[in-house]
Amino acid sequence: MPELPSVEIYKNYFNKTSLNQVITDLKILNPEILMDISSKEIRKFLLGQIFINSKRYGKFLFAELNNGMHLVMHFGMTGYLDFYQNQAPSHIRMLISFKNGFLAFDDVRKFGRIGLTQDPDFFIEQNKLGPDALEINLKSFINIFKHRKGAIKPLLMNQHIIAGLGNLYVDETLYQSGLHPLTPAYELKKNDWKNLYHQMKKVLIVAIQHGDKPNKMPSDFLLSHRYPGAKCSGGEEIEIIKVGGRTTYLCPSRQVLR
DNA sequence: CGTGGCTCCTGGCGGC
DNA sequence: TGCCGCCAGGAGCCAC
Repeated sequence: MPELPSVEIYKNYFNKTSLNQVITDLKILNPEILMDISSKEIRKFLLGQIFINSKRYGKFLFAELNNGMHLVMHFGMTGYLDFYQNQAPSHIRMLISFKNGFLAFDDVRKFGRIGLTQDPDFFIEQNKLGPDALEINLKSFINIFKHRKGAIKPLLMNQHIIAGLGNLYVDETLYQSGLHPLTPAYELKKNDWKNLYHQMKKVLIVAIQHGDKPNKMPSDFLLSHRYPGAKCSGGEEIEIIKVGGRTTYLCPSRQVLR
């Protein structure tokens, strides 16, 4: 789930549940998810503070504290946030306590990461993230792919080029754009880039509006047909291939390879 | 540069 | 039922 739309939803959830309350305790249950910081240090910066704001960039969530620091969260494949009072989730890797409840960073597979930064912009730069997929404008979108070689899918998935898209939403974007995932970037004309850009934005916005739940997605979305044997809208069977090592779904008659 | 393979980690599912 | 292999929405690293 944790592609851009999920993280946007986690941000809203975080804001709704966890702002403006004193942090009374913090436990790191699995220190191996920390990025260049110790449990002790992270505790030192968070205890007694309050979260005053948060923002998302790509697949990262930055939670701002009133001492100027920002808790950095990346959700890997299976990470999510759960604010609870009684019923704790199963795989808590970090637990933040407030007077009236707990915010759990839950992550079965431990591919998620937790860090701390003074400056999200510096963090973004240091990690060489490309422009955010929801914020980028058309001109930059076309620019970032200039002189790029290789297939369009791996390029769209590369967080250093554009930040926020993952396997599911790249497939969705390419389906909506009528482009085969293996189309070489140099084959795309100005109009293709324009169309791709608008479809990407549409897909991300619609996904956020639908709570990023695959079964709630519009039926003309590939996402609601993402299983072996599923049918495309014209009735043909969905095709499953590997691109860049990732399982890729497409509708061959609509996404012809150039 | 770009690509393919491997790795981290855990759990669910299908097949035998 | 039990076990095994395969797969999963991410991403870094390495060899070619």
